[in-house]
Amino acid sequence: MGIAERKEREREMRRNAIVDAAERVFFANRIDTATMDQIAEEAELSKGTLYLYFGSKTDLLLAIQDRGTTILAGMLAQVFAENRKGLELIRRLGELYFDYARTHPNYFHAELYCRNQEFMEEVAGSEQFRKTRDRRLEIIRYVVKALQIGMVDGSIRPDINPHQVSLQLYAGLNGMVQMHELLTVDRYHKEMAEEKLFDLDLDTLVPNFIEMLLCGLRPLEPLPSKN
Amino acid sequence: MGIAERKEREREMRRNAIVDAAERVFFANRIDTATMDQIAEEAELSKGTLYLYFGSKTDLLLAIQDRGTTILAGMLAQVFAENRKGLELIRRLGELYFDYARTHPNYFHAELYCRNQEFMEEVAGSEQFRKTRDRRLEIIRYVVKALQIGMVDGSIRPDINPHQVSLQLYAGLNGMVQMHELLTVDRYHKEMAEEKLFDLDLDTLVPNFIEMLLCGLRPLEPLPSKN
DNA sequence: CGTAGATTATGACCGAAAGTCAGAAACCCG
DNA sequence: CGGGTTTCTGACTTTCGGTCATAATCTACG
Repeated sequence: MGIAERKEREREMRRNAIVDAAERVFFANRIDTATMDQIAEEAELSKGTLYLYFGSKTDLLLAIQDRGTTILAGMLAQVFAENRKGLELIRRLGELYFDYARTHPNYFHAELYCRNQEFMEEVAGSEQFRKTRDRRLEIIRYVVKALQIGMVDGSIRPDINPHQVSLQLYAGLNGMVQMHELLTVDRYHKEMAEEKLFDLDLDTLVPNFIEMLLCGLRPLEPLPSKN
Repeated sequence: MGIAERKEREREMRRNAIVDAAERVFFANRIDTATMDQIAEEAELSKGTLYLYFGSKTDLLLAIQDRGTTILAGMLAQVFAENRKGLELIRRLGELYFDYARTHPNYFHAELYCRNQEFMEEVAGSEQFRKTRDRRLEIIRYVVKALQIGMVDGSIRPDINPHQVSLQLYAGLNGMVQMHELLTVDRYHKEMAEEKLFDLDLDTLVPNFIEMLLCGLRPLEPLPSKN
């Protein structure tokens, strides 16, 4: 009875092809100006068919976001293979997040686009939402894990609450990378840079920020290894 | 020739009344589901008239955001009246931002809603955009000023670049407060809290984050005043 | 094979909402 | 008062997300 399996496979492929087409359309111009008709044409399907595979335009965007988050989660997972101290792990996680934002700007941008309350409210019920949220949690879980490692090996002060600090690191870095995108991509930047408010170097902005965050994690007494 | 003045005044008042009505509508439900027809009815004007005063729905939202940013800027300005060390000023600025988010959740929410690239791109040309952006810059300018004060009075390490660090603090805190909103307001929170990922106390999340950021600003040697 | 029944695809259609504009109303001034 | 200017109106246009009756395609079974 291989027919059911083949059909299932075909359905999955079509679904993927639709997401591919959607990516092309969403990423070609501004996300918010893309239309379902464009995506249908790009996918060489009728609009109605799109709705057989995805409940709404937002669902489709969520599927794209999910691809991105999966990539990121994969990148972060590798860090733990290396044998490092906890604080070092945290630094690497931060750097990788930044790397991800730079090497997959489209996915990253899609994530930022989805990250607002109105949007979440809209999709809150859907299956896609659940999937994507779980993957997001997975990322925070990596941070918790790295913190706990550091608290044991002494590279991170033991009096922190990793379940709180993980969120703080995640949120703080998010804000920074989001700002980085804003400064990098659009005309907002140019106008701000004209003023002398900041003569900043975009390449050091995020790395330096990570170092700043790490300061708060170091044990109060200097480590035996250092100094 | 007081007629021109009176007309000007009347125009300004009508403009304000429209923003008032828009606030009521935008804040009553989700921002993105509000319609211009609703706002017109709330303002007791025809839709066409709205467009005599504001170029688009987004322009209207920008005007609301501007009110919020003005309030925030006012709050921050007061801090400098108090006579404090630079590091202390920075802490106060951070706390006030958080206070603002809590005491004016609607304005704050509107700001978050606008803070994405697509949105900015859409309104980039308008007069409102320029106004709002300038007020936003004003806020960063306060942070720069506080940092410079601290670098002089010795409460902040002298080897930082205030034009970079100001942006980092602003961006980082932004991310944190944004996350705070997400966790506070909607169902996203409940589901995340069910998992044991974080047993966090929302009231300490942001304050503790501020302390964490401050760690990176302190001079490496302990201050004479402390210790 | 052939055909009934299920599955999948289509695109004309619908409703909602942003934005427009020709004409009406209100107002100003000589 | 009457002509001109400013302000306002709401019906209309357009665009787009989403629907659904119908068509095309495929599967299973006699």
